[in-house]
Amino acid sequence: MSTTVSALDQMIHKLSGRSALTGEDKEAILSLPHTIRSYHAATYVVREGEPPPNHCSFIRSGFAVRQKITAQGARQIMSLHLVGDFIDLEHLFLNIADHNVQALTELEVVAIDRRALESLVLARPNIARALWIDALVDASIYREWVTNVGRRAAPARIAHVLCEVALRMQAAGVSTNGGFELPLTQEQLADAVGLTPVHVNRTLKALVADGILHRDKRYISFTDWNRTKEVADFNALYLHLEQAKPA
Amino acid sequence: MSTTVSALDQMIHKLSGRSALTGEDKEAILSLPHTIRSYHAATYVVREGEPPPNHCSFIRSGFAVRQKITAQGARQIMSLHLVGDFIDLEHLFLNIADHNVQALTELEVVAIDRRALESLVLARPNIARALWIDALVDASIYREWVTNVGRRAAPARIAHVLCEVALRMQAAGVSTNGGFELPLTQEQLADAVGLTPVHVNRTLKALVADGILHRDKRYISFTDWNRTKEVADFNALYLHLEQAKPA
DNA sequence: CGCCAAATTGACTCCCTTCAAGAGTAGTGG
DNA sequence: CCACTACTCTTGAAGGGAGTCAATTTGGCG
Repeated sequence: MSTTVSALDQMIHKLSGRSALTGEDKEAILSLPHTIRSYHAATYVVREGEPPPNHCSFIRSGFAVRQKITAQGARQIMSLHLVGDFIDLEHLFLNIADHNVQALTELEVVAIDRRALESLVLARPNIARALWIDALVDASIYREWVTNVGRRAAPARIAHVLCEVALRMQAAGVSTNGGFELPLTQEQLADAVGLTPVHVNRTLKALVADGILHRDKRYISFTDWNRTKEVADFNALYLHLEQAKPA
Repeated sequence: MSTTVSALDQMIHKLSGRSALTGEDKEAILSLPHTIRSYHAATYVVREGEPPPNHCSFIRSGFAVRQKITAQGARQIMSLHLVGDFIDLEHLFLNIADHNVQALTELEVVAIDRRALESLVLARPNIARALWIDALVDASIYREWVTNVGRRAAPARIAHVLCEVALRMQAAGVSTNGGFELPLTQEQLADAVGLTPVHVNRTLKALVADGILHRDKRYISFTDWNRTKEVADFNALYLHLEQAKPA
C-alpha cells in the first residue's frame, strides 16, 4: 500500500512540533499503510451523514474546507485547511460524518488506513497526544469562528479570517512574509464569514480604501499588521501556534 | 484528596456510554485523585489567557457555558454544559486557555488531578477513546453553532439552540419529556445565538404566537417536535447521541 | 414592602440583503 | 489567434431584519 517513503515524513514533522516523538514512534508512523489520493477542486472528500471512509487523511498539497448546508440551501464554511492539516481525524472515533469536507483547489492527501492509525494512537502515548492536540486546536478555531460570525461586524469578521489564514499559511511555510494568495473566491469567503458575496465585495473594498490591506486579485497583503489585528479584533492565542512540547 | 466514593461513578457512567471499559479501567478511574468544588452563578471557572489549573473538571450539578468577549465588549457563548459534561478537557494537553468557562447557575464540579488524568489517558486506550470522543462531540457542536449563528435567521437560530438543549437534557436525564427549564436569561440566550436580547424577546414571542413552542417563565415545551425541528432546521446527527460503543 | 434584575414594548435607525445588471478574466475550441 | 463561454468580481438601488435607545412592567427575594 505504501507508495512514497517521504509522504509520512510530513506527518512526523507536523506531530513533532506538538509532542516529542521517539525513534520508535517515528518508525511506527512510517510503517503506516497509506495511499496518496487526488481530488479536483470542488470535490467532496467527506459527506455529511455518511459513514466514515476506512482511512484518515492529511493534506499533502492544496486547500480544503469543512462546511454544512442548511435546509434553505445556505452554505457555512467552518474551517479552512492547508498543507499538513488532518481533515478527518474525527472519523478516527466517530462513526458518522456530521459535516462535509470539500476540496477548495486541486487537492492531494495522504490517506492512512483508519484501523492502523487507531491502533497506533491507542498504543503510542506520544502520538496520541500529538493527534489529540491537533483536534483540540481545531476545536479552538471553531470556538473563535462562532465568536467571529456571531459577534463581529463585517469588516472585523472578514479581516479576522484573513489574519488567521495569513498566520497559518506562514506557520505552514506556504506564504512569503509580504502577503499570501487567498485560496477563496469572494463567494466562498462570504460562506466562511456568514455574509453575502455582495457585502463581502463591498467590505473588502472598504478595507482597502481604509488602508487596512492591499489586494491584487486574490493576493492579499497587510500594510500594518498591528492595525489590521486591531480592526480584526485578532488575538492569535486561539491558534495555539506556540504550543510547547511537553516535558 | 478523595472525598466521595460515588463522585467518579458519574464519570464511569458517562464514559461507558462511549467506550467499553474493563474492570481495571473502572478501578483506575475510581482511584483518581479528585475534589469537589462549588461555584456560584456567574463565577469564572476558567479564564482566557491563563495557564490551565492543575485539574480537569466535569459537572456534578448545575450549568456552565463557554464564552469569549470581543474587544468591543460583546459576549459570545459557544457552548452550554450540563451534568456529566467535562468542562476543561482541552487543558489536558493545551497549556493556555483560549476561552472562558463560566458558571451559569450554582455549579458543582468534580475536579480531577490533571497529571493523574493525563497519565491515565495515555496508559489506558479505552479511557483515551472515551474522552477523545467526548472532545470530538464538543467540536461537532461548535461546528453546528458556527452554522447556526452564521447562516440561520433569528427564529431558526433560537429554536435550534432550544432543540439542542431539550435533547441534551433529556439524554442526561435532567428533563421530563414534556419540556425543560431553560437555564438561561434571554440576554444569555442572545449571547448564545449572536443576537440582541431585545430581538430574542420578540422572536421568542413570535415562536409562541406561531404555536411552535410554549413558555412559562423559563420553562419551555414544544407542541409538535417535528414542526419545531423543521423551523429550527434541526438534525440531531451532530450531537452523536447514538455513538455506538466500538466492537 | 421595596429593591433590582429580567422581561417586555415602542419607535427609529442602519447594516446587510436582495435583486439586477455590467465588467473583468480565464479557459476552450474552432 | 481570437471568439465564445462561464465564472468571478463589481456596482447601483431599494427593502428588510435586526440593532439601538429608552421606558415600562414583571417577578424574585430579603
